[in-house]
Amino acid sequence: MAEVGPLQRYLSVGDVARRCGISVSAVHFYERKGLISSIRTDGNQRRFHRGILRKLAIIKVAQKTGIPLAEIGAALDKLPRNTVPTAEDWAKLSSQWRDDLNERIDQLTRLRDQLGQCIGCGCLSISDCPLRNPYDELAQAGPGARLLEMDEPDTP
Amino acid sequence: MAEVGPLQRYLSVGDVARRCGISVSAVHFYERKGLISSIRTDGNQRRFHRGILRKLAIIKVAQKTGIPLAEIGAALDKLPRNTVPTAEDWAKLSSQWRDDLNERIDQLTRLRDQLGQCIGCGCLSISDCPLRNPYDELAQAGPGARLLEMDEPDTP
DNA sequence: GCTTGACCTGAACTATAGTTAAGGTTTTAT
DNA sequence: ATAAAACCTTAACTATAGTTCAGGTCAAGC
Repeated sequence: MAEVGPLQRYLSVGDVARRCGISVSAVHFYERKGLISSIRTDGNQRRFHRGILRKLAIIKVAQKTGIPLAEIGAALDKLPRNTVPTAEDWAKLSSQWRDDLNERIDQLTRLRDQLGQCIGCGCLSISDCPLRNPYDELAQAGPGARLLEMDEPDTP
Repeated sequence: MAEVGPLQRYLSVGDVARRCGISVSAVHFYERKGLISSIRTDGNQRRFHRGILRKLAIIKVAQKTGIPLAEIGAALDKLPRNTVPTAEDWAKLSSQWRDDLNERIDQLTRLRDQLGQCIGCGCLSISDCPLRNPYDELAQAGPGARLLEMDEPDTP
């Protein structure tokens, strides 16, 4: 434990790790990537402001939704003050991430529905099967009709 | 193009790549990982049976659903015959994968709902917040009640 | 005052899914 | 017959998210 002041005002890297349920090496890693920051003691050991716990909580939730660390870092950097995220900050970030999640859920749902329809079909034609010509690349239909060779089809 | 027989019976790695919409290096990679296989010409060049196209189609669809290559390979290995997957094989695999997808969609949906509820809250307490005590680890509630220190909460 | 646990740095390593480069061989087309 | 395009292998490199190790320092308890 790091007892720098009369109260435990600062946390050592081990404290942070323990209380966030992550490893010390992960805390180091996040700092190296610029997502969090610390001050140092005279002996060069990291000390974290207690606000770090909230910040790490937010980082972990964002990771659960599938957002890469770089993006999480960018979002945190865009916060007005660069101190502890406030409730407002959290509201902003989390509603953004909820929207992202919704989009990914929709995408997966479309994929699932498509898959459901294709289970009985099995054509998997690169030009005809919606599973292979995905929605997001649906724009250009590709040139020319294709023969359907039943024995050795042009596309599997 | 590889014209080994009177008809184009075998495909070169370039043919395969072009017709599947993947890169040559990816085809090599899949072969190295044991997901696909080829025979060789006298000059040591790969030749693929046309069935490879169907197999690769299946691999690509599986990847879209988020299944790692190793698992895809294992699923393909478990197919009764180890030749070209039949329509039946496809039906089996794809309905398995659809179920997997459904599960992941459900998970993400629960997460999204939780996130929606936590947007206005912002407690993010490691012991109290459902976002941090996730469903899949919900079993052990953890010991002890916690003080609510509003200024510097025990957990952010 | 000394031992033990916690901490420091930097480098290397893990896994996943490939890509890129280098140097050499084979096929294909003219 | 020759030049270009395609192919071969091995090794190293990319990105993401960390973990592990080695060698050394710091801090806390007894």
